[in-house]
Amino acid sequence: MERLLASKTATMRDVAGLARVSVQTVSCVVNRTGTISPETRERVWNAIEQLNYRRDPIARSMRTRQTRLIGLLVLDITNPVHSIIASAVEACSFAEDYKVVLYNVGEDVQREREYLAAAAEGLIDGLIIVNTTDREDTTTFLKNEKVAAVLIDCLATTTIPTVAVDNVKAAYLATRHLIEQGHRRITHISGSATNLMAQQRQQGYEQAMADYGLTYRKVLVARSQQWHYRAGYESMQELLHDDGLPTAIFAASDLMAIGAYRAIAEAGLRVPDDVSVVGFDDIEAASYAVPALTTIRQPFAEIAAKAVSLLLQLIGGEDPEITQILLPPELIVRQSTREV
Amino acid sequence: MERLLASKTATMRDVAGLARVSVQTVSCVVNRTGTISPETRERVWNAIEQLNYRRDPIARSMRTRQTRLIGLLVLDITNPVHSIIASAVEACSFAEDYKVVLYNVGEDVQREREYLAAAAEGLIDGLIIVNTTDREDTTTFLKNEKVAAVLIDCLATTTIPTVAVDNVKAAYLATRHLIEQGHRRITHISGSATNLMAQQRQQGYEQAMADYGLTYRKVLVARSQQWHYRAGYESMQELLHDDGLPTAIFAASDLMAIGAYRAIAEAGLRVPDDVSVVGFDDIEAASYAVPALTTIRQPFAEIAAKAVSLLLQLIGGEDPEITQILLPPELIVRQSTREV
DNA sequence: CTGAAAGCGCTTACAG
DNA sequence: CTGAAAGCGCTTACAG
Repeated sequence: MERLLASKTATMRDVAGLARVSVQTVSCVVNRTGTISPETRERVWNAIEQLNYRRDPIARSMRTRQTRLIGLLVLDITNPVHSIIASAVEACSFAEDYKVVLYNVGEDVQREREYLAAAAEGLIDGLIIVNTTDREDTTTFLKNEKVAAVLIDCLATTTIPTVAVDNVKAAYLATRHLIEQGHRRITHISGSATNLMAQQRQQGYEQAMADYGLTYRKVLVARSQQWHYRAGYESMQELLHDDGLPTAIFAASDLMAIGAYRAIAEAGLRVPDDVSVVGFDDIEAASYAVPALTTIRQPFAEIAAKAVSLLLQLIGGEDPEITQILLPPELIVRQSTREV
Repeated sequence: MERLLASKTATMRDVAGLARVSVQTVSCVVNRTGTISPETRERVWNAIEQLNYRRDPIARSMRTRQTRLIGLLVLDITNPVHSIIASAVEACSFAEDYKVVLYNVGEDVQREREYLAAAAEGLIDGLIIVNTTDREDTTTFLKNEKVAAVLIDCLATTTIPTVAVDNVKAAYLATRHLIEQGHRRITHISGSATNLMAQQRQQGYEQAMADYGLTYRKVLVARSQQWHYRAGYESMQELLHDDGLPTAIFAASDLMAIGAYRAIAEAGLRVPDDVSVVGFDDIEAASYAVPALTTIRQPFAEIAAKAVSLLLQLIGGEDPEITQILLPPELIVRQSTREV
């Protein structure tokens, strides 16, 4: 207690006292509002420097009723896709003088609930949700509690603004690429049974197969560790134990594609000689894999930028016109696919 | 403005009014402090539910002078090492009812400065710094501003608590493993010229070489993208253009090792047949690489747990006895190294 | 077991 | 161009 008092930092009052002005003059100087004469301003800045004064953000928030804090609720920050988005969201927020509080859900659904509740308390001005389990009650909760929120890679809902890559089209591009290379037996390794992104990617795959008159369909669904190496590895192993190995794999994430690489190598087979592989995301690992992975590029920076911009509009009380943003994917052809 | 007023949420006063008690009774009920009769408590809880009241964390912080917010200043959240640490720090903090605000520096040193200043403002109760550029002035600043801080993978300083793996020992283990397999010409690919972690790893390499009477020394230093794929890739390319290719590589990060894999493959060579490779970190990518990467395992969960625990002690005004924590590394032997 | 009062450090109308 | 006052929503002694 004594220690705390001893290390007590200067307040606006202290500055005002030293500069011989009122606190609101100090406030005006600090916030560059109002009209303060150059001499007074000078005196105030000197006092600020002398006392090493810093404006207390909590007191400020208390008064302004905004914290300039954005919540970022991600499924799993150790997933490169999410950390790239987190990095981009953080950069955009920083540019707008907002800070990011990180809510990492992990595989623990309870955590999501608690964080959602915390978000409603008012610590944050708004929330960006990335690819967490999409449940209707989440969106209902956000609506009821009136928390400004934007969804990235989540449940499509018309009540809450959403940003994502066009997953159906992306998966279509990936599958078509394989078909055009002459592949007929193409298996899809899906990221999750319940995740909407996964469902849309599967849909794109099936649509492409149908459009080209291919009746073969095989979809393996990860049982553990959504989108991760292990999911791709295990699915591929399963496939290898089957009789008829496909000539190509379309994995719903780069991580899963690389997991599949490993299972393929362990079986003594080679990519793309024995089986072609296409991934999804175009994270850095894709271009450094051997062979370099053909994949779908997601415009992460743009996704994050749109989400932040949308959220800031919401926070500002605006009603954004376009709230369902679908960004175009891009097929990146590398060395993991070949003509058959 | 009208809208905001209309959506105004309930305060303690409202609850007190409805429950016909004073605000401090509500406060006691909400915080489970003091002694409140069961009937009163019941009445208060009912009112809380009815009004959907949530305690305002800002007002609370204003009064208690603590925010229960921890700052996490990382060099680069897209680096798996950092995202793993971030994930673990977040989990530990969550368990202690602290939330994490993410400060991502990137390659922009200016960002670090601004975030450091923000940390001193009092938004956060304490700061964990992960592997940012180690400069004396940072520690001086933290000391002067009296911000509770713990360093992970940073500058060793006696003034601020530090947690890291024993890098010298770890690098020694990695190098010795190669030496014991008969390698004599072992090149080290370093993560950075200025980063202390990188320096210590280099030191461990050199020490092992010296201890075994090997005079060969070759250290390549990444010029861009600290610790990343590209750094390892470029260094390895450089090496391949040289005359005498070493028989083994010790890379200071798994990402760089995998980057080296790619350069090796592009040169038509194979791991470990033509060159053995050891990494550092044991991120998931290491075990899924082909061939699976021999590496040094860092105890990430423990590192994060110790850091959070240390920080919480600091925040609580305690003076932790042991402030320089060095955790033991573990050599994980996989398929990327072979006897020669 | 419960209430009245002060105050955390700011900002925001408003007055002069 | 500058100051006096109210108040944001809590918690913390203190009184009863």
